[in-house]
Amino acid sequence: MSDRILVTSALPYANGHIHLGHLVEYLMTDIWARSQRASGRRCVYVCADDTHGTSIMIRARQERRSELELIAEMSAAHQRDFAAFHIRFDHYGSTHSEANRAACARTWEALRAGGYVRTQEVTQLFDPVEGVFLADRFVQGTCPRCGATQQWGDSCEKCLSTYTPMELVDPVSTLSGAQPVVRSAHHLLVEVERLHGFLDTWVRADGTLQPEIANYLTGFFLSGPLRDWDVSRPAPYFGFEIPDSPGDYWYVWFDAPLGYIGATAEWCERHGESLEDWWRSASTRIVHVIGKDIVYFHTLFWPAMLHVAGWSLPSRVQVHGFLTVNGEKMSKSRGTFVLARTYLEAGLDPTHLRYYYATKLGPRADDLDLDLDDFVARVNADLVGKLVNLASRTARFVTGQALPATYPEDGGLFAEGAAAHDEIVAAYEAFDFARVTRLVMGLADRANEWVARTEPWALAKDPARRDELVAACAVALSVYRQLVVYLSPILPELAGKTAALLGRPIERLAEATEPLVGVTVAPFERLLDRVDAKRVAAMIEASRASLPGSPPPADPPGPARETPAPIDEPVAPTCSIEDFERLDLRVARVTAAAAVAGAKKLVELTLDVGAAGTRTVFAGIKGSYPPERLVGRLVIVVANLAPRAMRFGTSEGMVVAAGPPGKADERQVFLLAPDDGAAPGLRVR
RNA sequence: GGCGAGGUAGCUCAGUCGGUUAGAGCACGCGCUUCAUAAGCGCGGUGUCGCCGGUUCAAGUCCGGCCCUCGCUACCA
Repeated sequence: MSDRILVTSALPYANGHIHLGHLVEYLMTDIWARSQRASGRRCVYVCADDTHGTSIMIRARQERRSELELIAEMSAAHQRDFAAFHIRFDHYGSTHSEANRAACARTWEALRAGGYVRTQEVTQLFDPVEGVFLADRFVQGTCPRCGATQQWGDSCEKCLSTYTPMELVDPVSTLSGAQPVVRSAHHLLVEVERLHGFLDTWVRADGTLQPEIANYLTGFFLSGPLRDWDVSRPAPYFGFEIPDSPGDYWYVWFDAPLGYIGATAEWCERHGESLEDWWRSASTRIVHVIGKDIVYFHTLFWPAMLHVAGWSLPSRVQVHGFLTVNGEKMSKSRGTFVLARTYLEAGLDPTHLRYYYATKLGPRADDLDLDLDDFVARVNADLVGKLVNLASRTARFVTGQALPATYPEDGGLFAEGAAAHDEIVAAYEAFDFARVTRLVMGLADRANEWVARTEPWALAKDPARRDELVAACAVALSVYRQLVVYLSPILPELAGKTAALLGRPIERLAEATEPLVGVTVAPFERLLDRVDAKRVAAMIEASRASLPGSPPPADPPGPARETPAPIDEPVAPTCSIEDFERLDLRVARVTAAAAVAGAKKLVELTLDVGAAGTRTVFAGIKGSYPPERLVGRLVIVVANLAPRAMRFGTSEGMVVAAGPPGKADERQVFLLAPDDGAAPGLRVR
């Protein structure tokens, strides 16, 4: 076993506030770190704000203040939210720190020295108004393949084709609305492929990655050559200038993971430790906790960089899934996109969320569902009905009393709990917190049964049986404390209150094997409140209310569909009437419609376009419009769209529909139709 | 299409190395209790363990095939 453990969570981006989805990761890491410490290991938990990149720069400009002011404010907000959920970092830094700059420089020198860096001219779109190069996600335009408008710079959400932003028709900068120009600049790239062999081995190392993650990497990225990684961005860019390449800045994903090292360096500085011991020593285990969205940054580029620069490699990268709420992706329109602060402001207890997440967190990267009804029922039943109840139903009988100096006979109850110690420690180590809570609640059930059989309240009525009463309470309170000790990494606040009630601190999981003797019981105070379902409802309402308002449209007829979230979609740049007339839109009648076998969303339509003949058109609308409902209705079709060969056949046009931009939920598509009286073949003008 | 994960009671899930009659919690019903935050205890019912086949003395568990759900990824207007 290593002398030291360093554990990290991914660095939250300084462009947004912490929400319940973020908290999965930080709570998971905090619980693990606390459990390691409670097992007697030295474990340091560091994190930091991720502060660089174009988004921060642009946002600061829009808010007419400096980036430094913006990131300072966000860092304070993040740390306040984390602290409120009892997430305790040993150090919380920032990627915009001198320590991180030094870590970047040191790593960069090693990459240079190893000959891994090459220069290449990269042609990109450039926003002449803002004066910045535009990443794919800052450009919108018309898809060069299918003509869909307002598509992002890298791929079309409609036809799912991929391309470069330069290929977009009528591109627009989403930053300024200006038309971008093509401009080239030199970039610095890291030749990751040269480390392919190393990565193959590292990814497969036992215990480093969850098997399904290793398998995914091996089969997906490592099955072919790795592309060179572009790690520089030309000025202006909010970040660190590359020392040996003036005017170039490290890409945010280069310096962000190095923030782990930078933050550790700051912690070392403050505590008289040596960074070499923590990041260049085999006696430190490094554990990263991340979400499944950033797996490849942490399992390909990151180990490659560390390897070249002689830093320690993570001994474990623990990947978790995403949070869903009531079984669905978090949604602003449903009010399930809940900020950490909103949860707190609704008067809900962070302890409850910590417990609920723990009951759902296992060692695998599965998504975790916050079912709000289940949340209320589970927390109230487990924490209040079972656990805290053990104390509240007995402590009052012995207020101010000293418990016996020797532990009374309990029929093996305490010993049974003590026997679970090793299993519980192992479950914590494996990030299997669901197992921890299951085991502990099983023990709590048995303890409540014991109390019911022993009937301390009956003993209390007979002064002659005073000793028996005290003994019974000593058992119940010992077992109560035992279970709280086991849960203390998950429920630190309850552990603290329990320590005060029973006059003994809770620090180690091993204390669960020692019964409570000789202590004086303090006056009972409420240890935990129940979850109030009304507050949960208020939280959802508040989350919904914080949206830019817009009354939801009435549900159109048809299958169950979703009211689209109000989307702030910018209006496309001005076009002339001539531009418009290039599009030949015609009324058409659907004469046949069939779902396309093998496609998720496609419906194959046969259209009568009057004099323009009959067309076969594929439309991705199955989620909103089952084929049988389409036959006979009128639609609008782009009649002069270039035919498009698809796997399922050739599409001779496109049916026009309204819908949100981006990754459209297929239930959010609305076909356009002419009023009654229009005939197939009529042109729209 | 590829990869991954799943399908066990109304709901959420556990189920070790194949081994007795398949379990827990929630919910529900009845009874008890009234110490406790409308808490607790006892009793009770439902299961084609997704489907089909195979291995075996024995399959929820192992093997093969299939169906369905979810996630990631690709193709596709």
